[in-house]
Amino acid sequence: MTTINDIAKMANVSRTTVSRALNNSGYVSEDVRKKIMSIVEETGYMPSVSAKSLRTKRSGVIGIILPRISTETASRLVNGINDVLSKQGFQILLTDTELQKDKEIEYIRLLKSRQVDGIILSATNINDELLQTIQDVDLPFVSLGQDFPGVTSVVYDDYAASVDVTNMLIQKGYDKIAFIGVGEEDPSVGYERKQAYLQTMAKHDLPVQDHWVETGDFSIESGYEGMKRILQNHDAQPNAVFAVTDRMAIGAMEYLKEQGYKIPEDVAVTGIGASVMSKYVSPSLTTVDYFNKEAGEEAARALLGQLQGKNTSKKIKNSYRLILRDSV
Amino acid sequence: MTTINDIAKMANVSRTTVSRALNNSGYVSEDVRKKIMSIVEETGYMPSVSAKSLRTKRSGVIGIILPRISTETASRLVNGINDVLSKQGFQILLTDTELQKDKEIEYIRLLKSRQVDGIILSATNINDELLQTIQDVDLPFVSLGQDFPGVTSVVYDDYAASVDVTNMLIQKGYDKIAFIGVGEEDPSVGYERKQAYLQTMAKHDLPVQDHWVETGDFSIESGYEGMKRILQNHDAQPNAVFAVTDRMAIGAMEYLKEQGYKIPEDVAVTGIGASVMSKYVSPSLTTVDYFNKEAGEEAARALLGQLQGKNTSKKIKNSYRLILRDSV
DNA sequence: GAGTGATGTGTAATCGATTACACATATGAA
DNA sequence: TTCATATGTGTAATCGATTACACATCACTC
Repeated sequence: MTTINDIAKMANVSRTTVSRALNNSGYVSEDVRKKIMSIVEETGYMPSVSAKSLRTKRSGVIGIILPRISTETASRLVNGINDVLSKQGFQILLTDTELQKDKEIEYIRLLKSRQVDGIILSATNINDELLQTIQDVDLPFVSLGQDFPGVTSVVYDDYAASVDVTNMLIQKGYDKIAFIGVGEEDPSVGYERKQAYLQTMAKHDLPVQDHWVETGDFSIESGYEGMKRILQNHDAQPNAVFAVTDRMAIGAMEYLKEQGYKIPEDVAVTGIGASVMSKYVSPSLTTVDYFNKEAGEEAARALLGQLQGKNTSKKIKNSYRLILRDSV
Repeated sequence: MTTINDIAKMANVSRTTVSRALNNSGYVSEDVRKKIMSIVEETGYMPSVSAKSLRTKRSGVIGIILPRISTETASRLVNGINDVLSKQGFQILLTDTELQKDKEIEYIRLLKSRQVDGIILSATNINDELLQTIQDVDLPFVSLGQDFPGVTSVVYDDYAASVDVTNMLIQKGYDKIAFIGVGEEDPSVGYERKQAYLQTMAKHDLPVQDHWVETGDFSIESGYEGMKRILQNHDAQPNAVFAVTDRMAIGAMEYLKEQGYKIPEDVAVTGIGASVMSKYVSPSLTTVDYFNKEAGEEAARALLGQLQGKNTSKKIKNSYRLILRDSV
């Protein structure tokens, strides 16, 4: 491997000069600069990033922590983040917690030791230890999807979106609306969306049967099972179901279709996420577009902002859009 | 930031001893080891990866180069790779070429300068310069999805799979089979699959009309447009269409449904990829499962093998499975 | 009691870059 | 002519780890 010393020797200058030529810092005469550049070109020399970042404390790498790597949401986020960051010459170091809480903390520390210049975390929960760790590492940091106090966060307006969905259903005449959510440890998806549903129902004086409220785990399967449990109680059947993710909504639809229910005539279904799939299932699924890619871009921009020193902790609320389709 | 020197001072030993305790290399007395460990615990010290990899030439990072970051295939691959690699303590550095050929070469070199310990490339084409670059960087290397001569490659059996799809259609009685492919610069998806289709048709003496063979660009939209062009010629309409990706197949289905064709009665449709979507569109799509996650795992394992010195260039052919559903 | 190998620790060089500081020369102003 | 400033280049310290080598003890063996 050629090093800066090799280049220096070949150009008959000191490595200081080579460094200066490469980084456009300080004075270098035009002749020498050209010579160095041509040698660099020839040899295909690339500076060692380890050496560089050992010295400068910057690595040009941004760490991303995701709860699950292989979801549509995740890949849209990463796509958006990458779009913005790669244009500025940053690379992405990816980690996947596989939904294990303690890994979030572990990875933050790991990324720090890797000298990443900043971290974007898409968390599934909030707890003090996690918050403390974020404080401790003292790096440019952006939370994506959860609102951490004191930390720059790009969030979706979960509450408003879910209110809108519920209202929309009510407006269309559905009065017996069931709900398939996820565990409330997840403030955004679990808690906010459920509260929005419950409070909107209450506001319209619409009763919510206990067995109408089910909890899944994001999977299609769990949506299927949730719907099944809801319908197994025959005396108070809902005429609509609001699932908090598209996948669970599609699971619910599967069960309904299997049992011969007509969608939306017998039971209407809504999801959240605007997955590609939602458009092509039949009937096509009414859902909410959270503009994940834009959220990723937003997060990346917020991080770049911090990298450039403006480290005011900001709260950015990403917009959303209801997509009305045939399942309602 | 605490360094190894700080730890050494606090433990009243030299940094050599600290290093030895941390890496379990050489002798360290039990007393001293315990003392060091407890201090490390307390301070939350983590060694600087830059310093370490500057010295050792290993970074614990594997670079991945993908043509597109936000596709189902990509996220399954990354998922598989990550599963295997993270268990061995490796991190993933992700890059996205956005389908630009020259970026593949650029990123290989970039990753090298970042001291990655190995590279997994999911290429969309093969050319000499690329091959040369792979040779030049002289790193553990695995190609995923394309067969590079002299390079360990994990590939799908594109030819056999496409033969199977075509045969299956023929067996079911379809004799006028159209085809929606992609550009032949992509040896695996563009060339192999098309050849398999053409040759299988020929083998059964089934004619292939010129206008039955269309080229898309992986997008749903391009499948829709391809199908449209195929059907606009009214004198020789096909009764089946073989799209080489699920997304294009779904695009084709959209057009067919829109125009009032019954699937599969009027026109049967098949795809490749076993996307989640394929199961939930209606009718559900007949497709081929390429076991992308397993391919990712396989690639990661092959890379680990090379990392451990067994650097025989291997060819691994991943298996596949036809999934028969209602679109045929 | 001398020799030998195992155990435990430290000294200092090294990896490949950046950068503070010093020094030399050229240029222009006074 | 002289001094200040701009330009161009080099010396050497530094970042935080690893590791070859040296040295000191200790326990055994013969």
